[in-house]
Amino acid sequence: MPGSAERRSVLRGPVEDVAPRLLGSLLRHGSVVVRLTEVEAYGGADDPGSHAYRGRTPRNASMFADAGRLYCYLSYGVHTCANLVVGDEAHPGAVLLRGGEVVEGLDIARTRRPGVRDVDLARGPGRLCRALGLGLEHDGRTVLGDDGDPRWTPTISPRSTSVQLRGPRVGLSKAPDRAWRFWLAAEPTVSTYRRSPRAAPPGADDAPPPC
DNA sequence: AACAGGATCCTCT
DNA sequence: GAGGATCCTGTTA
Repeated sequence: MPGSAERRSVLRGPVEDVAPRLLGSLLRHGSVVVRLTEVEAYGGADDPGSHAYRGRTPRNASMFADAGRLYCYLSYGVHTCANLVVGDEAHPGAVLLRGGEVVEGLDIARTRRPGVRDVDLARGPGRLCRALGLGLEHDGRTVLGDDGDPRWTPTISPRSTSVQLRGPRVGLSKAPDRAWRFWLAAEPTVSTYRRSPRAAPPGADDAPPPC
């Protein structure tokens, strides 16, 4: 059973290196446990797609906290999305939890999302929070407590079947081509890719304008 | 005080 | 695959 210091050390380093390490790891809240199958990396001043790009604000303050805390925010005024804060004080960064498989507490997760197929319970960042029962009240909370809740457990031993893939992040108009989304191949709990309607189409820079 | 822009989700075709 | 709901947030005036 790894202690909090060992688990924190897994979260140290460049966010794009840490993010794929989270694939297959477990996040528990109460009696519901999700195995992460899809994540996205978000950096600091060097990442135009990140909430931390323009520095600290009341909303994103948790992104500048120690590794091992949650950054929860409200998306479209409605949906809570959760990140695991990584890196260190000098290098803000966070990993958005985009999708996962409910491996414990299925009965409770189904209650929270009635009429939904099991594979869809935590497929998508807002849905994942809903299934786990995470809200804004969890913003800034640590997941490293030995008996804490919520609690994150790193991947113990990667399986050969867990092939990792990467590609552009979902729904961003800024930095739409940075391949900082990571997911496990052949997992039905990975959400579908959607490019932002506002993002410039690929190759727009060197293509002539349409008539 | 007003505005533009969402790290989404759901419901249709 | 397309479009609308919905309301918070940061920025600008």
